[in-house]
Amino acid sequence: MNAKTKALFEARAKIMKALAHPTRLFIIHELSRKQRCVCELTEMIGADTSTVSRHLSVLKSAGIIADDKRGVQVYYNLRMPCVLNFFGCVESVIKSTAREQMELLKR
Amino acid sequence: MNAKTKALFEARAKIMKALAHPTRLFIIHELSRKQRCVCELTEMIGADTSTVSRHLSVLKSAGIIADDKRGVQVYYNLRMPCVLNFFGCVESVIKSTAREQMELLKR
DNA sequence: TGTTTATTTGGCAATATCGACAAATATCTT
DNA sequence: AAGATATTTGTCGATATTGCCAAATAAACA
Repeated sequence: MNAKTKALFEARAKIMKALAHPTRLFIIHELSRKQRCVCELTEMIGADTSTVSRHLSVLKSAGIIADDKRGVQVYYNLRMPCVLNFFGCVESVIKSTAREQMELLKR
Repeated sequence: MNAKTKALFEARAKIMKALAHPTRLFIIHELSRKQRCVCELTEMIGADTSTVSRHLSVLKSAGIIADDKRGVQVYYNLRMPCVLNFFGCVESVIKSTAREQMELLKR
């Protein structure tokens, strides 16, 4: 595997890593409905504000969301709605795995 | 956020985590072309066999790939080709971020 | 049966991620 | 300027991930 190929997959992995956390997936889901400020998301998630802010910064630096400062508040919005298309596939993986587990139990 | 919602996003995150590593993304890419045995993938990746085997086991337990034992060798194949559809979106995130960086440099 | 080859698994050190607290920063208000 | 509110950042302990080596397992074959 040459350096260029390696760089490509590393760049992709960086985005995937940003998506690989339940809280961040929730944030994406919520931002797909409407933009939200940190305090609103913190309220919904029920973690420390600093924790939520860190998750937002991970998503932002991956280029998935963008921020919009309004006075004291910072509103975040989904910059790459195409990520949502993926969840159908993820869901099918989950379902298929679950179905398989069931089959194994039947015996 | 209730327990059910939380479980949904945790299940999704588990799949995303499996996809969040450059070597595993390479494996998926390679398996999308044709099925491969561990030794072939090891050769291409240039890591220890045990390392490659571990990556394969992560992908398998997430339900993304499946194995097919043939004598001493184990061939792996892509069970969820829909994951490939996502990379177009990932690519657009990468490009868009890169473009933005360029704009910043122009000033 | 003993040997060879392919793969998996146990264990360990290095590194990365996570979540919370405290402190810093920024904006608005008085 | 001082206070209040929203957010970010520094730090740290806990936990998870990664990659390699060595050892275990499994199948094919002499």
